[in-house]
Amino acid sequence: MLDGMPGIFVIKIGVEMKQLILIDGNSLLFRSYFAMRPMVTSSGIHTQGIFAFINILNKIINDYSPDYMAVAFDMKEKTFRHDRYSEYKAGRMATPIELLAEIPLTHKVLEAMNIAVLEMPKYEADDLIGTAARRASAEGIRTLVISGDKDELQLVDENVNVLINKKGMSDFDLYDVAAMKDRYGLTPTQFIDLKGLMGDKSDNIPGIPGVGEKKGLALLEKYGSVENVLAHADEIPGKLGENVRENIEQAELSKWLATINTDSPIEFTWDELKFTEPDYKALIDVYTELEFSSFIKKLNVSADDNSLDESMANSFAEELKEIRTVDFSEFLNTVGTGEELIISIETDNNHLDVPEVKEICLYSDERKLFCCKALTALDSEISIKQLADRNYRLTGADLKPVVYSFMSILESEWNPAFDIYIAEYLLDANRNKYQLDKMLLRYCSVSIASEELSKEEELFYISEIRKEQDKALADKGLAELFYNCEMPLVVTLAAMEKTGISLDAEVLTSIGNEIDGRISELETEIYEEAGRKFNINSPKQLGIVLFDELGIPYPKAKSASSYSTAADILDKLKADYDIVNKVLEYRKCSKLKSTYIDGLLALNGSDRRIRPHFQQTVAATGRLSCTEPNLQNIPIRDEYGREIRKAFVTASSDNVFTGSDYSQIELRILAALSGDEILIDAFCQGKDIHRATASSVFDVPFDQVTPAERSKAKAVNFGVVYGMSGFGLSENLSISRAEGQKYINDYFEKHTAVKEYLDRQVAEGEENQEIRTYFGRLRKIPEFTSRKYMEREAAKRLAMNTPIQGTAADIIKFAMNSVYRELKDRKLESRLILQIHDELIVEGPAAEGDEVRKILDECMKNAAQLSVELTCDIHSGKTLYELK
DNA sequence: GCGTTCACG
DNA sequence: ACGTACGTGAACGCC
Repeated sequence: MLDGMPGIFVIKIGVEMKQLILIDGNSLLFRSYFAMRPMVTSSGIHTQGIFAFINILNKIINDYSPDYMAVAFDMKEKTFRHDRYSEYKAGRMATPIELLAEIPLTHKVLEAMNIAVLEMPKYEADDLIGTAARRASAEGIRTLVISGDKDELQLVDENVNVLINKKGMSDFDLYDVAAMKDRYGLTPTQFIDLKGLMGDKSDNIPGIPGVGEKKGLALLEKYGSVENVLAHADEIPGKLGENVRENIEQAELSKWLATINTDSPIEFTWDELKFTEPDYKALIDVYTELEFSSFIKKLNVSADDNSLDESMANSFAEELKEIRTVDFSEFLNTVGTGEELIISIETDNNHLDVPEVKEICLYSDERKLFCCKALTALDSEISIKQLADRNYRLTGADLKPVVYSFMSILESEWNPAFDIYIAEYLLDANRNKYQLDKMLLRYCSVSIASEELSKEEELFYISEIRKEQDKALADKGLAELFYNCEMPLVVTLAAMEKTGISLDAEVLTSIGNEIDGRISELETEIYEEAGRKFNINSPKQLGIVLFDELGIPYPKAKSASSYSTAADILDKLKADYDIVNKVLEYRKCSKLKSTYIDGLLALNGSDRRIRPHFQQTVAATGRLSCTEPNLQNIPIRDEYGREIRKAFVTASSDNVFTGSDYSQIELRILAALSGDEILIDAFCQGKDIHRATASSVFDVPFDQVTPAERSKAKAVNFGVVYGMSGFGLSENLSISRAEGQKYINDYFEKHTAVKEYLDRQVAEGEENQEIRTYFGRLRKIPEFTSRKYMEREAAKRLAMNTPIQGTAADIIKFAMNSVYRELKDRKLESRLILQIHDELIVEGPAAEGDEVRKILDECMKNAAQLSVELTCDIHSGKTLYELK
């Protein structure tokens, strides 16, 4: 490397002194922290201290370009000062947990910056700085000490200056010998004497009672040092003299405590302290973790003047140069059947009609080949057929639309091998938006906006990201779930979306008209009772009308300034106030009209079918979600709303829907994972689980459980799965808090295995800040380290709920894949169309009905082998309404 | 763009 | 002393 470099001659003029910068890490970080507004990353890490700290560090480096640099930290242990005076620094306010958590992160940043850290048990940062400064001074190195408080001023000499940071911002006061004389009239060492006399509240150094800054300075002006003050104690008149004479030892101790040890046994070499280039890759990693994109950008600005990790950038540049761009047919001729390739397409994937694929870009990493082909309506099918014939293994960023488009144009096997967004979702399910540029940073240390990438670069980087994720998935034990569940599911979901479901617009319209009529009736009546017109849909206006104008007593303690008009509040009032009842009905009606009638009609396709989008990377527990429209929340609980389901019809009169839902899957999972004998027994005997719970919790014989007891037990069962509190249960059941708590206590007394299981989940969550489902799906729970009680409690509930909800999600995903395969292998016309968390719906010819029922039942039951059997309830019908 | 409300599991 | 049950998406009002 050196050999090839052009000769650079540095001409030194005169005697150039090297410069060392020593930073008091604790003091600067603390200042930074309290100077900033709170900053939290999306994963819950508090970063305001470290953010300001880095800002200051960058400014210092810019301003001084030091030759050597080190940051000193205090350690947690007691110091040698405590050995002599145990009260040292006693009574200090506890450091916020968020700030403490920033210290290791600061170390991480410093390590990435290649800046030395000085730390030593029993010694404070001050001592290490003092020692290093003296050593530097002796060897002719100039030192600049940077701190947030003035204790270090005593170190100032002709070779040592001190910068005192003001308020955590990039604003400093520089102290040299002259400046000290100017401002305080003291020599640096006299600063120690001053502290010896007046003490220091924040360090709990006693000093001499009655001596503050004023009297201390006066004494020093006259006598020069603590020792001399004490020697002349007899001369000092009045109360002051008395205090001095009575506190001689304390004054000596105070001075000793205030004296920075400049001879601590810390070991370092100047070589170790040499200020060099950062480790850019590591630094970008930490910055990415901390979501400091502005700092990453700044690193890139300096890339122009040659300081970015060149080897990284160069190796990508080299690889990119190797790639040959060829035309589509040459690509297909060169890349053989079944090979891996990266794919990206451009399409109008709106699900309303057959999508149009406008462009296909392909990249083979193995062969370093790239091609991009614009498609016309005429040749798209031919091109897609050519692709299908070669059965390539596809990698991409969001492959479902690719599979969807290709399937819609050409029925064929498609083979999505690796979707980098889904991989990222498994690695961290908490983000619900995955962006290429973020991942580029994380995995490749490349900071480019994705719009600025050429297609060729985009596909190349997808390939690079994939390689890294592949390792990460294996590392975290997520590979199995990824390759055997999530990737096959891409095809299953694409096929479901492609099939869609028929909507009878006439049925919807006529229900809509009926609702409209009811809405205007209610409107008139509500305005009449209110005495005026207002917007019933505005919670704010409604609150004023009900609770201010009509004077209805607000049934809840007023916490915020505005009233809540949520259904659970209004429910308590509906018996006494007719208008409240009408408002509730109005709400129901307008919800149905706007969301389900108008909303669904707007999305009806040209073939009268609706095609939802199943989202595979959104729900943190591993569930799917469904959008445009959300077909997972079509009304069913209310008889009135349920009518909407009559509009979801089979495509022809020959077809039927077959729906199969898991019976109590979450409670079965709880039983299996906890090993609770009572629960397991109940399920083995096919008992009604809520009745069984009522029987054990309320201690009544199984067949004497009243409906009221059963419904309470049902709420308790839900509560257990959610990680309930006494309060939550009592709210839900409208009972007293004590009673709610009693139910919980009784439940756990009878179901100790459940209690122990839930405790284990919480303990595991607390230990790792993450939790897994039975099949290994991971959910990070950073809230465990929050300083807020409420957030830590919420974290516990996630640790209890996620393994249950998530395991159920895993299981039904397995089931979906096998249902899909089974229908396909048996060459049936029936198609999976919907998943509603614990339920699968298939549509197909009535003649296939029996076989489909069997397939659903088998695939769902056998999706997982737990110690508790899984069972399903199956229904058929011509509309979703009949599926009950 | 955010909070509220309500539809589902 | 505090605030409290898990996971979603859509529509609406309000700023």
